[in-house]
Amino acid sequence: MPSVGVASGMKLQQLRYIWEVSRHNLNVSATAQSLFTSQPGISKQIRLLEDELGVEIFARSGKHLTRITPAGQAIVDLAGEVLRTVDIIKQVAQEHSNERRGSLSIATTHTQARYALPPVISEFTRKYPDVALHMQQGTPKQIAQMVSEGQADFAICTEALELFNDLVLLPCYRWNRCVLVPRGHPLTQVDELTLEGLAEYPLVTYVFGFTGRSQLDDAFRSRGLKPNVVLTAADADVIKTYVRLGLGVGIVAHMAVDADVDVDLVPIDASHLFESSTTKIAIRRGTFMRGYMYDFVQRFAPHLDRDTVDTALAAGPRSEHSLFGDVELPVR
Amino acid sequence: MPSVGVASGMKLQQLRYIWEVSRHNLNVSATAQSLFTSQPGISKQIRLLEDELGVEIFARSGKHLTRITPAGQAIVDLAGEVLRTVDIIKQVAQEHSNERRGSLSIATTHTQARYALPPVISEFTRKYPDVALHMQQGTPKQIAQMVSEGQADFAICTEALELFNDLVLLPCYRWNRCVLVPRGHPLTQVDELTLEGLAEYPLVTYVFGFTGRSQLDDAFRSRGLKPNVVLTAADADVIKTYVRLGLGVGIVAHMAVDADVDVDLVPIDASHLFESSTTKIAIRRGTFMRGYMYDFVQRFAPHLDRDTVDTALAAGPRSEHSLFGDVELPVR
DNA sequence: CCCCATTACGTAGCACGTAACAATG
DNA sequence: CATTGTTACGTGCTACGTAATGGGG
Repeated sequence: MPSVGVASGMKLQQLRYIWEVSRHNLNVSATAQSLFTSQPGISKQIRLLEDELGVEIFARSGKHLTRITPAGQAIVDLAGEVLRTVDIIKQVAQEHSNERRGSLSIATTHTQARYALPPVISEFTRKYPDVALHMQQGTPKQIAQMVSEGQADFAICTEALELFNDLVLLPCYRWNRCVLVPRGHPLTQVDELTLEGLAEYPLVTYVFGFTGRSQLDDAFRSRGLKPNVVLTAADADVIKTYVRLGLGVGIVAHMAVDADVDVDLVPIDASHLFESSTTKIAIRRGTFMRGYMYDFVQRFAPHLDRDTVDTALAAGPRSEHSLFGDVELPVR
Repeated sequence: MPSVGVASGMKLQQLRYIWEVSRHNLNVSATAQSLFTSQPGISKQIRLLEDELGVEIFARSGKHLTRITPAGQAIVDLAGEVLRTVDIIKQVAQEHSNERRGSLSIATTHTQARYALPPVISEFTRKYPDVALHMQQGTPKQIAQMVSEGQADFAICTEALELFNDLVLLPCYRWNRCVLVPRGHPLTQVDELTLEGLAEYPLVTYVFGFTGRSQLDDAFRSRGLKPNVVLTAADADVIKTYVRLGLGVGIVAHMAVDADVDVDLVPIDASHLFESSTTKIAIRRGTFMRGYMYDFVQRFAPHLDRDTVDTALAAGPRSEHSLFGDVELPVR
């Protein structure tokens, strides 16, 4: 019998404890530290919960937690769901008490943080001085996982977001690549840049998994070319540094070129050589969107108005193509 | 910033309190009684929760709770979600600790309880002696609402289930109607029963909203006939009683005729006169299905095996037609 | 032998109940 | 004036922290 109305000794803390312990590789001591509480306290509460439920959540060998039982796994997952919902309650409350106060956590890559986000962030913080803005940098996979686990609100990048199917993907803009060489380099004399021409020089570009690197490899491979990549970096600033040193020809995102600063380098458009990439914002399905979050998204990608975002968040997994298939994305 | 990891003073009790108070028409005293606790305790906990969240959940005029604030409504809904998830945790735990112990609450109508369910219930309780079986009788609307609100696991009936879109509908069997007259009645001499012939007699049948009454009305109306319904009842037993008294001709579900008991009545098949009706089991989306629940469903409707039920539960709203459109339902 | 989980125990905080109070219809 | 929510206050329970204990790798 469903019995939502009957009292229960279960505590939210207990659910939090098992959830955190499972996140900390079943290490209760580490969990206690991270929660600023005592280790026996957690141990005891877990015991009490297991007693009440009549099921072992963690399997113990002697004095160590060795693994999560099947029942435990299901329970931990449900506990996570409870905690997320509790979190949403807090968000909803804050939105209604003060819609301009709160926090926003963005996980993103160097490229976005350095070249795409600054103007948006700048406007945003001016409009919402009471929203605490957190930015975390990482690899595409890392930041996608952060959002998937609820450690950040938005993931903003180009790759790896498809790997997590609890994320909703909002396409923001397309961008192309650009070859970067020192002044006087032979490529500055060429009439039309070709992949074959490029392949003759040592190249400096992004590490695999970053900033559309895969499209780059695809282009060369489809022409049967083996590019001579002598150095890979995670961000354009490092790439530029080595291009300046004459180590090779740089291939970077168009937006990473700053005409004011990079006066000693010559950018050569390479849009026709490589597939364009699409930068997206990823949000965990089920996230409660604060008003300022909608605002942020639209400042970053004007076509993503509130209704569009809501529709995407409400839709099932793997439907972004049908939702955005006919949208003309801005190109940067 | 999402912060599932940060401690919170919020208590499950507080969520339960606001949820129950909203269910009890904002009457805190009544809520306290139903929860076997004190009224000031609830009052205080609600206050504490509102303080912590920084939002009024209930609007007060003087010393009365008058309505739920918009924020409050959202929070109460989320609280309900939390409580349901907590409930699922308990169910999962019990399933893993003892898969043959638990409870099953069925809400149904007289017709099902009296004629369709007994053999299933009988087998079921023999196989699962440690499952506490609860049966609640009500109108189709009432029982649908019970399941929708989580007060029962299954709703079993023919009508009104479509009104709640958080319910998953599992078609179980189709059934037809039957005319019931006392021995010697003129209709027993008729070669072929027609709607026109029926319309000449006073009729005794189900109340509107019960047991496929609407199909019955539709049939007459589509032929431009105005049946003379002299008495309506919620169940076949009452109908039979008045047929015996000579008050009129009964129209009941086929399965409601018991050849052993109703020896003084003559059943005349009326399958060709009325659209057949379909009896369904309704389950709230998101319910955790215990093993014995699957078993019960399949005993009632053999074509509903575990996989079929899981698929239906996982599918989105309003997809039952696509799921079951090609299934040949048994006819009773 | 270090690390880690459990047991034992004392304490501070808090949830809950009783009783008195205030406001509403 | 009856009903209902809030304030005041006392108490029993319990969650948590400190310290001691015991297994494992």
